[in-house]
Amino acid sequence: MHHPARTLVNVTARPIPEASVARLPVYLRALVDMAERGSEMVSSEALATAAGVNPPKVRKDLSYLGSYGVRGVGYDVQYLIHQISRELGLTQDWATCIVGIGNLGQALANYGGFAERGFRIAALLDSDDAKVGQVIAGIEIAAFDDVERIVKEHEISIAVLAVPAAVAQDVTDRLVAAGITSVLNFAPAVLSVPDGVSLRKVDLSIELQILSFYEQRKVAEESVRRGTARRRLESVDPTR
Amino acid sequence: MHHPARTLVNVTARPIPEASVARLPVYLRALVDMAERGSEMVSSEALATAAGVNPPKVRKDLSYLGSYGVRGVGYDVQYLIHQISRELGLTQDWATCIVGIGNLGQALANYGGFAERGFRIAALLDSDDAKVGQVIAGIEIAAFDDVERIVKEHEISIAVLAVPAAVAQDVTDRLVAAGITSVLNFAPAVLSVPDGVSLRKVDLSIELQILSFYEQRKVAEESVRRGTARRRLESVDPTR
DNA sequence: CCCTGTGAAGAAATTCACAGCT
DNA sequence: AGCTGTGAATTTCTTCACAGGG
Repeated sequence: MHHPARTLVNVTARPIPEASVARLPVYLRALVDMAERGSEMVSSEALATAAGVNPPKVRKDLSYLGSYGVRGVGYDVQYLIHQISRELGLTQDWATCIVGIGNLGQALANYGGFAERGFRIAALLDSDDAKVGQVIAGIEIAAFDDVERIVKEHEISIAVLAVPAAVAQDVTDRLVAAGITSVLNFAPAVLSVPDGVSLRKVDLSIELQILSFYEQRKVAEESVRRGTARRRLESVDPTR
Repeated sequence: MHHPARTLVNVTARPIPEASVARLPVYLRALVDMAERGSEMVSSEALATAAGVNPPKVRKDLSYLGSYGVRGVGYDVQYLIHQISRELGLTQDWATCIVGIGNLGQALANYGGFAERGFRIAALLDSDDAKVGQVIAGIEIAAFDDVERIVKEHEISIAVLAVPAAVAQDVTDRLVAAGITSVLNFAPAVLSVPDGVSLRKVDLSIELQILSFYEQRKVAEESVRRGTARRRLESVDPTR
């Protein structure tokens, strides 16, 4: 197995499609599980099953990273873990801060998911004086007013936003001004950030509403099936 | 303004693309904000700005629901709110349960986002006897073992999963067996559900890893710009 | 013979550009 | 004149199918 020498990060190469990037963490988690269970090699089929996708998609996605598999054999689990981690930038650790230490902010601070892969919570920020000084998950809450100093001091690049929707944009503007370049937004608000700043959102109520849409369809289809409309010939799926 | 009479839900009509469905809640939130501020009409451009997308996308998405706008004028805010709500199934209320009342489960229970649009928390479930009986957000935690009875009694169709990854699949299987038809998964695990059951996931650590990917690209591009890049040919070590 | 890697085909989503109605 | 609604063009994503190397 010999692989071409590659630079640290292939910035110049053909970019990895966004949809593929979003699946890499899923593969990574599956691979880590497999490694823990002692697997040394894995096929695209096995990885696909573990990741909830289909084999061609796994192969295509992995092919964007390079030719890391062995034809006729599969992928080396450890080696793939290493390559995906590197591509995702997980070989370094990232300093993050959580902004807004209410219910959700506290739950996030206590959540183990951060440390899991090199995301260090360097600061908790809140603008409520009553909260400043309290210690959550071993970290003292700092005043949001000190954001510029704190971001610089800890070289924080990623902020997790758990503030009320009404102030989310203002807080974001201030974070960006302080040097934050990635924002993960939990507030139910549409944010705008300048070019060069990454933004992703997690929105409980949107997810519920999407589920509601399909839930309603099921109910409607059910009543159709029960008589209002013509019969629908359902082909039997032998795999179920 | 007259609109064609339509059936309750257009199950038979051309289906709305998934990507469009996922944006409807965003439009809805923006429209509700506008209504609160007293707007009566809105153009696709204004709605696009508020929703963080572009005008043609708004028009295309809304066109799947019907011809609810007025050429040369725009869309009636209240009327659009009504139509989108109906299409999303938000005119009825949905009974939900939260499963796993740890840090995150508690935060979700206390979060206002549920009631916001007709998602009633009908039950909190946990398998830890020490938690059963405790009251969170005015709701008594019930034993997960009673899930079948509780789901039936409250006609719960949507479950929010906040259990440890290790048990997520087993818990899901049991929920589905109890009659749950939609699952919103917060556990960092790939779940599989039978056809006819909807599944969406919210995964903090995946989102952070995606941000990390783009963050790393920025750093790399920065160093390319400064001329420091293209060094370090990594000798590849399969065993790390 | 097995499983990866990948061009090519196909499907889905987005954007364009303009006809059509008010 | 202004803004929607939508076919057509374009881009992005997925799947296919098979060549290619172990």
